[in-house]
Amino acid sequence: VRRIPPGRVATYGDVAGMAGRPRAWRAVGTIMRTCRSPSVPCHRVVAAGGRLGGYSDPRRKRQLLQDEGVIVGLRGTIRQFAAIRWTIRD
DNA sequence: CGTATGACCAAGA
DNA sequence: GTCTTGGCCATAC
Repeated sequence: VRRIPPGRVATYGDVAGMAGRPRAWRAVGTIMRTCRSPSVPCHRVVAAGGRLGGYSDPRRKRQLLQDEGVIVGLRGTIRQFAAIRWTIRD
């Protein structure tokens, strides 16, 4: 997750896949919930289909993303999702 | 150890 | 569009 550049996002499924466990997306959510380390930009991990997904404080998640230039619609839809989605291949 | 619970996902109804 | 279902797997208890 730390590899995700600012202004880019990855889905829970993407993270699981990059970790070599394609079916562990649900566990990724568990890990993100547990992880409080500021060095891990867990706000860049979003739900599949370009939706915002959960966070300890959803408003803060939206704020952090917006500060990096990621535009989030009112219903939690991420604009230009396909374009800013990040994977290992970049 | 067994069971429950999600910051999930995709498909159906 | 909404709600439900079955599957998943690391934590929490």
